Amino acid sequence: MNRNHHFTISAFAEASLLSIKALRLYDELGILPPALIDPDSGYRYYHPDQLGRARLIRQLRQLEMPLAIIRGVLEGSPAEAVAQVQAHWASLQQQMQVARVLVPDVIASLKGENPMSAFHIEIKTTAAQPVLSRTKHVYVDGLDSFIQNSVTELKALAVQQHAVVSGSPFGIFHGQINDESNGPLQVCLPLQAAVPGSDELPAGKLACVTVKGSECDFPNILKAYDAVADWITRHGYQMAGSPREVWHAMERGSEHMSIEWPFND
Amino acid sequence: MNRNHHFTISAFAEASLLSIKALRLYDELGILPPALIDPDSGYRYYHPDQLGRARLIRQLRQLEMPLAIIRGVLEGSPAEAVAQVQAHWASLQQQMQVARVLVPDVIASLKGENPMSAFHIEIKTTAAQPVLSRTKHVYVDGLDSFIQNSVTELKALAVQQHAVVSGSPFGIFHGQINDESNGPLQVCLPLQAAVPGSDELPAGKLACVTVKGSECDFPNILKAYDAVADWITRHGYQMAGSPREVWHAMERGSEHMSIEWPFND
DNA sequence: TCTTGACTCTCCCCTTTGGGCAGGGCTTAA
DNA sequence: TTAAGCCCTGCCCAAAGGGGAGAGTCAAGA
Repeated sequence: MNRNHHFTISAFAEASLLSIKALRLYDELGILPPALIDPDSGYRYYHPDQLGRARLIRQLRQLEMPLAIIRGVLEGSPAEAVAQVQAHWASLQQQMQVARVLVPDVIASLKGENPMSAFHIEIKTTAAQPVLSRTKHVYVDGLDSFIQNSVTELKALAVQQHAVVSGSPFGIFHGQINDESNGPLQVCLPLQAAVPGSDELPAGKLACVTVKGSECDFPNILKAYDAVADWITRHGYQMAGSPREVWHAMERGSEHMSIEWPFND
Repeated sequence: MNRNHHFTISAFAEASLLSIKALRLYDELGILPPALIDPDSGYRYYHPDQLGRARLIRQLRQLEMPLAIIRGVLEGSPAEAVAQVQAHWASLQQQMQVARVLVPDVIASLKGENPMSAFHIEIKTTAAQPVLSRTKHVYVDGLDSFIQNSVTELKALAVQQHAVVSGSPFGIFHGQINDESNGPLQVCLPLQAAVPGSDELPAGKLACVTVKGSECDFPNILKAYDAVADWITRHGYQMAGSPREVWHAMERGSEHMSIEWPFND
């Protein structure tokens, strides 16, 4: 068991409450290399001082922190490490918040209740709409800043082109945007008349729902999308394009948006 | 876009907020097969009525429910489905409870504080100990019942063999026990003298810590293991075998156990 | 009717965190 | 010396898709 007071891999596994497989992996990834490797046999020998690091890794894994981030925690200063753990903890809590909202909905819909009916759907028939727009692939983390920047930029462009803005800015979600999927998102500013460089959205019908306050936050907002999609299909129509999110007001505490989805008969 | 009012895969992806890749996977797994597959081209066409199921799958995936369990939710009765969602929600909450306990510890130890010192370590020197025992590979879910049954069985065996029980029952964790790892666990009943069928644990020194109440619950109990392992190595000793958990009292509200770890110089 | 561009298909490889096993070497105690 | 127990590397596997190649399909404009 002892080779100059070193642990064999199985003894170290037992002491650290990690598995042998995990230890070999952490060696390979360089986040917990053994203190000593016999060059002849390739046997791994661990020093008792490595138990603290092993224990930390075990605890972070128990928090489902990815090894890539654990590496950062181990390499950074204590202050950075604490910050990363806290950031991870915050994301766990946020995921939990999502679940807290979602679970009652799922259970209600499994029971046959219909939470969609809580939303009031309106129909709008629109003429062709000239818009200035910016389109980009973006993940959730870059979403807010892309929207802010684009709206600011488009408003400036409208002024420069002497174009008259005819409504609230909105975004067309051509693909989902989340941690893994990145749109694209087309941020639009509606105009009274076309100008050079403007696009034109086709005329058509929109199914709309308006939400305010906390209903605008993720993941609650998905309920509004579902309600609109549900309404369209339940009335025998078909979706005809990507859904839009109209930003009437986005100040903290008084958010006000609409979800609008094109459809046809 | 419409082939007898069916969605193409990309239209359905957009309406359901799922990705095309996911839809193809759900088809392959049989949990969301398209309403129609063109036998010539292999193209998938979805019916609007399938949106509800798609939405449900999306929501359950957002709760990180595995597809295998989602299949069960979809196939079972509404009551069963609700029960499975609630069970999943309970496990999410439990995982969160683990994190709530672990995070402050991790942060404290990153800051260089030492929560181990909160435990009082005692040293015991034991003679060879005859025991009746039962050893088994078992996962967490079977843990409690295996312990209960084994202790009951061993006590009956002791009576039958006219052996005198000399202490509280305990378990030797030869390997970790959790969702993926299954021990083995050796449940032991200490005897005053050997009888036929009894084993003998070797004499030696034990580092011990006693915990009560909520400190006995997972994951808090891991802190006690860490504290003992830490004490042993910090004092220049080595662990000599697997840790033991002595069950002095296990009634709800008045749990009382010791963690004992053999070591040598 | 043909072409072109967008859409879709299948097939294969990649990710992450290990678990499980095979074949072979190492160590140690009897 | 031999057998048992450890340990090594290397390979395949899981879940839930993402990414891309190469080939076939669809629909709209010329």
